[in-house]
Amino acid sequence: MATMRDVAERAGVSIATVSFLLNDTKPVTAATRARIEQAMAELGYRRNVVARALASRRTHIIAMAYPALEHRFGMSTAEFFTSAAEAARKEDYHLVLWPVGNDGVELRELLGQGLVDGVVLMEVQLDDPRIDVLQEAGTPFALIGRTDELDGLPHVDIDFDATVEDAVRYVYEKGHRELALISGDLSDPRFHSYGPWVRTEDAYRRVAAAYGLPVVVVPCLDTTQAGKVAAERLVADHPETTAILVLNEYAALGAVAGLKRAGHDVPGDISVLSLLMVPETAAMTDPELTMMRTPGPELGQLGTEALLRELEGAEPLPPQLVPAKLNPGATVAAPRARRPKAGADRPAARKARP
Amino acid sequence: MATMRDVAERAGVSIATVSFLLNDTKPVTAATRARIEQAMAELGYRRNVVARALASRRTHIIAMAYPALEHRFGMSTAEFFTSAAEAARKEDYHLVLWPVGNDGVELRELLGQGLVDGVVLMEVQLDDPRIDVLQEAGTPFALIGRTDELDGLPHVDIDFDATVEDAVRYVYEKGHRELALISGDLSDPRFHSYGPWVRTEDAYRRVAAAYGLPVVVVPCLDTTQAGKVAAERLVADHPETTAILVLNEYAALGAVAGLKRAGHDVPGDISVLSLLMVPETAAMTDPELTMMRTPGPELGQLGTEALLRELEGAEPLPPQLVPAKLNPGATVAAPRARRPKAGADRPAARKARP
DNA sequence: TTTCGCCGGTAAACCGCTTAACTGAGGCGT
DNA sequence: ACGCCTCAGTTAAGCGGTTTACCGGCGAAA
Repeated sequence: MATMRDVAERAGVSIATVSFLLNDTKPVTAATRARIEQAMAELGYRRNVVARALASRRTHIIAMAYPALEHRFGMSTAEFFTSAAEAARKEDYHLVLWPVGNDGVELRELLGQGLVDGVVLMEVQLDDPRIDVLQEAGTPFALIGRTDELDGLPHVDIDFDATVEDAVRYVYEKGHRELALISGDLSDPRFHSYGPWVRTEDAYRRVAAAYGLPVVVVPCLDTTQAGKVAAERLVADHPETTAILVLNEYAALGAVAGLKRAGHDVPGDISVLSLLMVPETAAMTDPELTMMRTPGPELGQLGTEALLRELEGAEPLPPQLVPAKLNPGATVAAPRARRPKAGADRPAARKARP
Repeated sequence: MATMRDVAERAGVSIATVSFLLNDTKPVTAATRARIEQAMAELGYRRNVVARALASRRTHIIAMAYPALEHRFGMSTAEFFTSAAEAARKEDYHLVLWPVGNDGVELRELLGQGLVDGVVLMEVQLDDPRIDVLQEAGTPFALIGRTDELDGLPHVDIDFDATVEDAVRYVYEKGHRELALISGDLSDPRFHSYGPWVRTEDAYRRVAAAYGLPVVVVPCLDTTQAGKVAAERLVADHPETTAILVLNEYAALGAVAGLKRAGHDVPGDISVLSLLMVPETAAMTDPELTMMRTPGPELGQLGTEALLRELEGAEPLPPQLVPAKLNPGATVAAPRARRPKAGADRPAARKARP
């Protein structure tokens, strides 16, 4: 492979000049520029990114830290990752995936190697130890997600409030008054501080209260199996329910299956709306799931952009909250007209978090 | 961050000695080793991978080239990628994802940068231009997939013959005699040379012939929608069919949905078996799909291993073909006893590729 | 005792590029 | 005509390691 020295010799200039031209860091006359460019073309020169990285202390590589042990790498994650990779490449950066634990120890190890200029943090917890690690190491980073304190950390995230509000309004306007949420399982120690679950549940409680709706929340992990069980339990415990919102992607699929298995027609008997999902997954059920589409492509891109801005010393990207948008399918319909139960305009069933 | 020079000074040795110890490339007495190791511990030293890369001409980074435009990055791909990333990290390598076109031009560009030591190629075509690019660049690589000619290229792949044979035997032994395959759509120019589809279809034709079965093959892209349509068409054209094998993951989901929509009970009227799938996806249908599980984790790991062997100059890993293993679900049952049609012990319907 | 080879260790030349400091040739005001 | 500034280029010192050539000392062989 041709080196910069070769190019410089061939063009009859010093290698510094070549470097200046390549990086556009110092003016070069049209004549020399032409000579250098020709030399590069003739030699098929391509600058060595490793040498560049060493000399400039910028590798132009960023990492996405993904806690693969704690969180499944599913379709949504794939969207985040690929869109981030593309955004990075557009700015002449490489993206590597770091499947590291969310306690930060592996992350610290990797940061020490000096391979990356910055890190995009996925699956952020409300109090995330990885952030301390990054700050200690002095490595720039951006969050896809948010911590507890809305300190000035650069981040982008789903707008859970808007998403939940839109979702509730949608089913409300269809006529539903007996809703329930199949949420994340915050009692699982791995997730008790997992932002999306906490925020969605909080938002739901708020919105439900605002709409004067009962608050029925069933915890559930993000697996099809868990979704089935949760749905079956839900309709058993709260037979008055006419519409279910499901937070998790795979749980939503399971919920539909579970309802059908239990003999309920969807959406005839019960409507289902999935809160965070990608279209490919939604298309998997029959009928196709009505869902709020996870803004994975946007967030992957915005998160990367936020990080790159930092790295380039540009105007920082203000934190952005992107709502999941409604993607109508066929699992939400008007509730079947029911005879109101005598003596109770609102069912007794009502759960509240302690 | 502490550098090697710092460590050497503190330990009272030359930096070369530190390097030798670190790389285990020259013997070091126990005493000096101890001193150096203590110095490293005290300083929290971590060797800079970029400097190392430049000096040693080995970056310890490998890329997975994935034609993201042509192929969707789905659950199976995610499995390949994450298992490859883990295998790489185990050997102290980093894995980057390169979503490049499958024509090789972007790949050439990236290779020129000298960022990676080697490449794992995904979604290999029977005649894949990227291979020429890699060979020209002199970059070591391994294939997950195979080209047409079984030249000595290091590769791992799905054992389509065994997979199809196992699948057919399974439904055959359940009593089915009227099978059909919902295959890939080889008429689509993007896929006419796509290994898995070509090989599966070939294998199916062979196996079906060996079992004396009619050969019914319906082309279909890998989307839920296409799967629905294909299944509906299939049962319309070939009502005698009692069992369907579906090559593609999402198409399989669609097929089940399509059959149900058309009023067929699965598996009561028709059995469905998916040929390449991950369990998460299979759990999404109701009843749960019977499927052959894509050996994604194994292949991702083996492919990476094959590449790393090359890079380390170790005994090359012999090409491996891994079959997808049967993962029983609930969509394959014995065929319902039917009155044989008068005057035809075998239906006329039979398609063959030109 | 001399010599040879081995062994732990050192010095220094890179690896290919970036960048701060410097040079030298105009152009310009006075 | 002189000094001064500007501007395109050059020189050379790193960046933090790897690796080759070399060196002194010591034990074993002669």
